[in-house]
Amino acid sequence: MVVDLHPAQADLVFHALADATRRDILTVALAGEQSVSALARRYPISLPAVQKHVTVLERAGLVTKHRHGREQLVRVEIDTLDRARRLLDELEAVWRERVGRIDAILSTNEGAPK
Amino acid sequence: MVVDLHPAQADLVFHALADATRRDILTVALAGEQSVSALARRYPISLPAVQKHVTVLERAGLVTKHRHGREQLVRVEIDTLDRARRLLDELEAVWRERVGRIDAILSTNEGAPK
DNA sequence: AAGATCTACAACCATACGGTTTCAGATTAG
DNA sequence: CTAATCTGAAACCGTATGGTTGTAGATCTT
Repeated sequence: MVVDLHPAQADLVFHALADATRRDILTVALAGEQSVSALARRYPISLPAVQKHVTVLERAGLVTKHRHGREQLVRVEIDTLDRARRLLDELEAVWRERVGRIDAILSTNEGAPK
Repeated sequence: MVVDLHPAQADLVFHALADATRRDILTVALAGEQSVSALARRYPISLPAVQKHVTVLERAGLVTKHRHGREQLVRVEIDTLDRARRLLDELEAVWRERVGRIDAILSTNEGAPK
């Protein structure tokens, strides 16, 4: 299976996830697809600060905004999240495989000249 | 199953992964557990820059350093990586579950007064 | 039409980040 | 011992980040 997440976007996705407020926004948004101001009321920071967090999530492709009247509803794009998880999954699989190979190499090199 | 990765460390882990050079260092380090200076030769940046990247990975618990003579060998702690993947796995599972609930709610609210 | 609310955008500030150069301490090689 | 190498730490710089306040445009409510 191919990872359809270019490195540059992986940077954006992991950076977006590297903040507890943004991770919480993702969780809350999925629980109700609330507006930006409704999200802002849940945190002790200003509305523009929350707007910026949403923008970071949006640039990473983790959410999209959909205008509904005067409100802007935040919708989680779970597919991007899934791709991020699969990327981590693949990386870890490759890494585990290499660990296996290293173990094999080390066991045959015991006492060999350095 | 419990996620043994506190939010503060999740910040560190995701931040550490949000850089292509650091992800590559992880891959390379697993392929050979090389020294810091050996790693530095692979990139077009200075040695102290690579040292800082390794420090970021170290603070996140993704690698440990082990002195071997005058060299400092970088070892990947794959368990931390595994915990990060499981964290993402759990978050996504919770989120998917909520999506399922939302779908159910929406399907019973079809045509209901807004 | 008037007022309240949701949002966006700009300016600003402090701090952190990623990079550099420089200097100093250990350790191995000759 | 001397010289070369690996590492670490400090000082510095430009830019990005996360936060604020303030202003202004749409949109809903009355």
